[in-house]
Amino acid sequence: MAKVYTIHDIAIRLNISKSTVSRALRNHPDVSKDTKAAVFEMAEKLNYQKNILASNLASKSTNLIGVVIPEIARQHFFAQALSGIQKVAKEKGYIVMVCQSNEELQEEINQVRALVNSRVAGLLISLSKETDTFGHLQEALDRDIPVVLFDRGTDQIEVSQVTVDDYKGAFDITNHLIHEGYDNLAHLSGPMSLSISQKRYQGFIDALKSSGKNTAEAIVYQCDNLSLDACEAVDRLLSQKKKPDAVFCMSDYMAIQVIKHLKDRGIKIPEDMAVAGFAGDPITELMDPQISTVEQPAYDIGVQAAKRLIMEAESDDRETLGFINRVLPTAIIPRSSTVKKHSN
Amino acid sequence: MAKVYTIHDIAIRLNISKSTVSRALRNHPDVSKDTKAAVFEMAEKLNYQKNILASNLASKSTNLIGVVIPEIARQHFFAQALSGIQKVAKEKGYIVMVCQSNEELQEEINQVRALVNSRVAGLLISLSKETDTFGHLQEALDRDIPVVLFDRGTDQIEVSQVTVDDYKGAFDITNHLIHEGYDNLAHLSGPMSLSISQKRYQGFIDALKSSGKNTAEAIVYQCDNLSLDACEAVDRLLSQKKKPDAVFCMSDYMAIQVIKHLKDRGIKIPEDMAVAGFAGDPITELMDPQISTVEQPAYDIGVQAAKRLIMEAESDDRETLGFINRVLPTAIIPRSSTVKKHSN
DNA sequence: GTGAAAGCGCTAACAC
DNA sequence: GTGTTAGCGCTTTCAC
Repeated sequence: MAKVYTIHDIAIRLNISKSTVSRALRNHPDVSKDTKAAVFEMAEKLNYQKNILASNLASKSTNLIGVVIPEIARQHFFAQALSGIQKVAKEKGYIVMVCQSNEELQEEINQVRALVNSRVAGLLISLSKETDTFGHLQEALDRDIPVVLFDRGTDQIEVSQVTVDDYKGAFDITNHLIHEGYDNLAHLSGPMSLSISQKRYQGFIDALKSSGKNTAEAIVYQCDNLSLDACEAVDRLLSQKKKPDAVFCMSDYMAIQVIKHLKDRGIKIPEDMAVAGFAGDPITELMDPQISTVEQPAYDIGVQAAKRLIMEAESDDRETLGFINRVLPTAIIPRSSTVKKHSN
Repeated sequence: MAKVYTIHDIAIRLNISKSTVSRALRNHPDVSKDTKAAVFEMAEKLNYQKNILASNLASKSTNLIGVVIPEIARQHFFAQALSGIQKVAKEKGYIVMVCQSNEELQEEINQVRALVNSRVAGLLISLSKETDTFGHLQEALDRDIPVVLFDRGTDQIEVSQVTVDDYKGAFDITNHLIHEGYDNLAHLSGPMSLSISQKRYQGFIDALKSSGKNTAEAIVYQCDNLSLDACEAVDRLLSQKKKPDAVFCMSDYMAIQVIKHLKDRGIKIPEDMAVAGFAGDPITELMDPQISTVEQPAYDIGVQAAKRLIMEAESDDRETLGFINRVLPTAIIPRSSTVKKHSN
């Protein structure tokens, strides 16, 4: 096994003290140029690698960022956001630890605790659909570990948040459906525990209202399981006395499944029923028909959340730094799942 | 900020020594029942959380597992494998750090170095498509950090590997195409730097041979960029003098794109051209037509790789433990993208 | 600019 | 069983 060198080894060889080596390595201003040069050279020569554990223990701070997301699979959004987070983290010298809550509160709590225990410098979290209590986040905050929520936030706890304009996205896509001439709209919502479900629902409702539609008649079916209730939902839509002619799904994945089940039943899209999703997953463009969706700046959410987190983590006066609540814009992408041929 | 208690605090309050507290907390056999009980109670009361940094530094070992994968997004396979890894890690008390190489060797090297520097207990790696040098893995091994390769392996370096039977999967799906009556088969391969590309290619070729086909005529087009060359590939397939009637794509994502482009050109699937993928991504079942694919035990790969890694990490005689080369089975899933209606 | 010394919070001999 | 003593490899006062 290869010998692992320490600052001590460098110090001995250079006949200087450990502290000077330590300072030189960190580019501390009051180490002479020559000393630094010598230290770096020797470090290179020995292939010295700083022991981050020791460094962190001594400095009582780490270069770790903990990320907790509901799930990596199935949701391109999180993968994208993660890329943004990792880009920023890398730039600023942080390492990212990613955990999945699997949409379970208990898992989220466990992961946050484990991360806090690993003395992460900060926490980036997208809440699970079960999360309705925030003690675990408070624990982190009490330990002086900043928390930034991204995409799925809450107003139940005061932390910085970076989300997208779910409300406007839903409002706009619903409006798009109305303007395309669809008359009897349905919405497949997500669990109402999620802020994003609420906002998308509200956007849908308000768009109906603003067009003078009777919202009482609007068909809304709540899919608590974000990926598995589509079949049942389709059955319900089709069994309505006044069948909807368009359905806005709260996620792309839901839309994909809905389309499959509709097609299986011989229903033409968008002629018999239009279907729209939400998220801007690239797969929507590859489907047949291509699916109208609401694009989110996923990568950018990650970037901004990470930047903010690191700012808070490195600030020595978090009090006056305060919290931010950044809401990034969404944009609708109308495609053939909602736009009838020859209709334009 | 909430006070963070240490074993020292517990020791003082209980009037015993730090070491006893440390031992009790780790459930060391030779601490009396009563002492343990008292320690646990006090730990609970103070909401004591072990400082993992200090623990790891002192014990010269960590509870961290580093994972490096090409990309999380776009490939359900990795997300699934990751879940398997995380399940095992959790059971055994490890924390998982996930990094993406973005299919770039340099990034892979950087991530491995960073992970080694964080003193991970072991490394789980799925090689990037650029990886043709293995010094970074050797560095880890030299530091006594075990490495287990999963899915994308190599025979260039001696480490344990958990892969799937890519060869047989490709062989079987090609055979399936032949038995369905397709006569002129094409293969869209991945970059030949990847072991999986090679094996899938070889399986394809050998299946042709075993059916007495002329492999010299077989159309093989190599897509180095795993997700972007599909359009070009389709053009090339269609411009062949003897147009292929079936194409086996080395990945599901490739198949999805190929299907889209074929449809855009008015080609019927599978009547005019059959298309098969590889990976068993759940999305293949939701597409229209449903895509024939080769299922991989993604979750299980993660589980087995993680189990083996932890075994190696915890072994005190790695020499005699040796290496394993586990190859998990694949299974073809014939669907309508290759099975003509009324043909059965 | 550099060094000495103390200590981060824990583990691990070794003694009793 | 339990305590004592040394560290793990680094950072950080505080002198000089």
